[in-house]
Amino acid sequence: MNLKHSKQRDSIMEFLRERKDHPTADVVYMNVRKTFPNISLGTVYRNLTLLADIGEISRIRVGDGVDHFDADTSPHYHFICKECGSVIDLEMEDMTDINETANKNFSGLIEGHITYFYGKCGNCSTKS
Amino acid sequence: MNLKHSKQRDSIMEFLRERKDHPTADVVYMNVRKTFPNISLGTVYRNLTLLADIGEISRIRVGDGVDHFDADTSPHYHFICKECGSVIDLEMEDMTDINETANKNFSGLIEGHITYFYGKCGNCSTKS
DNA sequence: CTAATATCAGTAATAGTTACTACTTTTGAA
DNA sequence: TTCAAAAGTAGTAACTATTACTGATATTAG
Repeated sequence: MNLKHSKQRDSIMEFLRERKDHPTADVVYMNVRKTFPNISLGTVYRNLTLLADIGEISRIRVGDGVDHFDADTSPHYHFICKECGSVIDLEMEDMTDINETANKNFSGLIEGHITYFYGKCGNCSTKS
Repeated sequence: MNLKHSKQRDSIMEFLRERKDHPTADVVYMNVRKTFPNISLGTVYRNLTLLADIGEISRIRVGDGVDHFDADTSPHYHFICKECGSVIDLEMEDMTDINETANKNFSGLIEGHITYFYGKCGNCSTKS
């Protein structure tokens, strides 16, 4: 894979790094457009996919039908608010041990797991 | 919600019950068509959504972009094979305790979690 | 039996994402 | 430095999974 430099990709990367939430492709598009007014949505998608493939960012799928992206590739868990839909980082240690637990009565090979938590976020639970 | 009886819905329910894997709407459609040759894909989707809403079946989202459906609504975890994409039930106890662990450094309210494991299934790991 | 209404088949519409195409940048070597 | 190969881009078309709409049909309570 022979990467070439691109201002658009830099801008996408930069935007993702300065956000602590986990924007969707569309949100990235809306914001990078402030710097590159005629960047294409296709370019955003292609670069997000590329960056995820080479491990620069990670793609988060929380079952809301939209992919979220995160510049923080260190292993960590996510919380999804059922009320407002926001995706929030959780501070807790990695549960690698559950892979072995799952492998006990299983004929294949378990390499990892994906876990996300759901409920009401701080904002939404104080509101109601 | 005032439900009326429908042969089509029965057939969808029956098909789901006789399958141990976790078919997608399209697979349900293909198979129910053997009994109802001109059932509509829209009907399949509408009934799967309805059945999931009233808790008769459960919708499984494993991040492959397609919804899977399961007539077994008892709480259990799933495994997804990275090779062939099949979704398999795992025999392991519920990890309700991880919700409390996650709640320790979190300001909101954690109501539950979704976990699925990935790797190579029995079939695919013996093949390679 | 019949009227109210849930459900249906068929089809159009939508959302998110990927693919295609002709043009533009980047980059490494001449 | 220049210049062409390769990677990237904007714009747009296409695709996939799903939902919404519409006029006809089936179910069921009274």
